[in-house]
Amino acid sequence: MRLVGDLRARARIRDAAVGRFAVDGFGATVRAVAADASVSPGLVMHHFGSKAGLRRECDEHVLALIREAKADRIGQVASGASLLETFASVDEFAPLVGYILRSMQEGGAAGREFVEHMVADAQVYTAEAVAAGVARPSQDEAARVRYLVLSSLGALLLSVTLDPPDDPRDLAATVRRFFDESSGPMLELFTDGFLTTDHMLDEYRQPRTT
Amino acid sequence: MRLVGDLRARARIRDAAVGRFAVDGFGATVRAVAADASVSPGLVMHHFGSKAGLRRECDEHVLALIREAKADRIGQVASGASLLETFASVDEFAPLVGYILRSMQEGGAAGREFVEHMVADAQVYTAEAVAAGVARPSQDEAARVRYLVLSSLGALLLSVTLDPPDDPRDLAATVRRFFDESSGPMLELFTDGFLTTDHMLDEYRQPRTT
DNA sequence: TAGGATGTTGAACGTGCGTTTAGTTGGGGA
DNA sequence: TCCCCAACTAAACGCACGTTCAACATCCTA
Repeated sequence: MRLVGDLRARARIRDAAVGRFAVDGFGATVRAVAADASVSPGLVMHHFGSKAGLRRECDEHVLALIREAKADRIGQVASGASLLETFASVDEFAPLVGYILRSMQEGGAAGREFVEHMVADAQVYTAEAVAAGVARPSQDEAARVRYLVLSSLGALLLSVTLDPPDDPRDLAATVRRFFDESSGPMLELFTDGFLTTDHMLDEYRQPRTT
Repeated sequence: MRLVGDLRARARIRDAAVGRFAVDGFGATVRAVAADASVSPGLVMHHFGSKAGLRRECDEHVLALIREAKADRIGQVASGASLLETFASVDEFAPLVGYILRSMQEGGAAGREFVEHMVADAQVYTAEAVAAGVARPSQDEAARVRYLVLSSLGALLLSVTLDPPDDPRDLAATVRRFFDESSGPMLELFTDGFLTTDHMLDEYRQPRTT
């Protein structure tokens, strides 16, 4: 009995799960996922063995799609966070962004891997920017890149967590609002810094030994 | 039947709950809290009405303690994040920090209120720093402060979430490690910025109207 | 065209949860 | 001294969850 909109149930369940997990978090019920996919809970177990198995497959699928999409627009964006902004505005990718944010929020493997990829990418972009004379060199390039990625993604995550969209499917609007509010301060900080003197940095670099 | 270490059960349950919630998140069981307080689950309901009631009281209690502790060392720290570092190192306050981090992570009321307090405080400190000529003025002070607080706390939260301590009670070590890794890049960024030119900031401020 | 593999369901099982309830204890005021 | 009220417990209730199971439908192959 093949319905009109029928794609293989396995993939349909997986996609439904990605959306559900993105909206409700990983506490979402197997029953809810099954209902979203118009399928019985038993079938979910049949295809994925367990809820953990379903989640493992969602992780892999989301990461694969993101890797693929990143490859498409390679070099187009330098900041991990602004990549997310671009993604979140595209309806097709919005669930992926939601899923990744959830995974960061709850400490999942997908979130960890995503952050590590971001750090690795940013490392490359930053090195290029420094070589081109656009970015200042750092005393510790690795630590700087890591901090920049962590603070960008962390600020976004915290903002979305503390002030979630009314309709969880409209994540894009919330992400966009965050960037509207943050781009100005971020560019200011990146261009001019925050402090007027080197005192604090000097003090940190050579703590007095009196 | 009053035991040696007996303080009134109500307070003991509340303190146990703060610790449990900090370590396990708000999914922690009423039964677990009751066990930690050496008390029956029924008594928890007797005193707090429901799990939600218990959590509400924990929120209030934690926020009250933090307000009190902040008042003690007023003006001593300028950054919200470094306040957390100081707190996390003091054994007495470690559970509070864990609780607040959990509340930020899961989007609770306590986390939201804590962040708002931090923003309000930072607003004052930043204004003072600008007046003293230590910090640069900003085109939008409110947005800048908000971004700085959000990124500091967000980076810490993300770091702790993705790489949690083996023993969840040793949160202090994880927080300290984060600051060890981040202080350098942060001071660099705050002192010199990241970019070498004003181009991007100018472009942002007056988008081309061709 | 027979028959087994595969996709799918509805009902049930067991577990752990928040909560309720009935009952016990013990101390302080009348 | 009596009694009442607050503190407290053990047991159970009801529910939602992940998971299992027996049965049925559908397709592919021999």
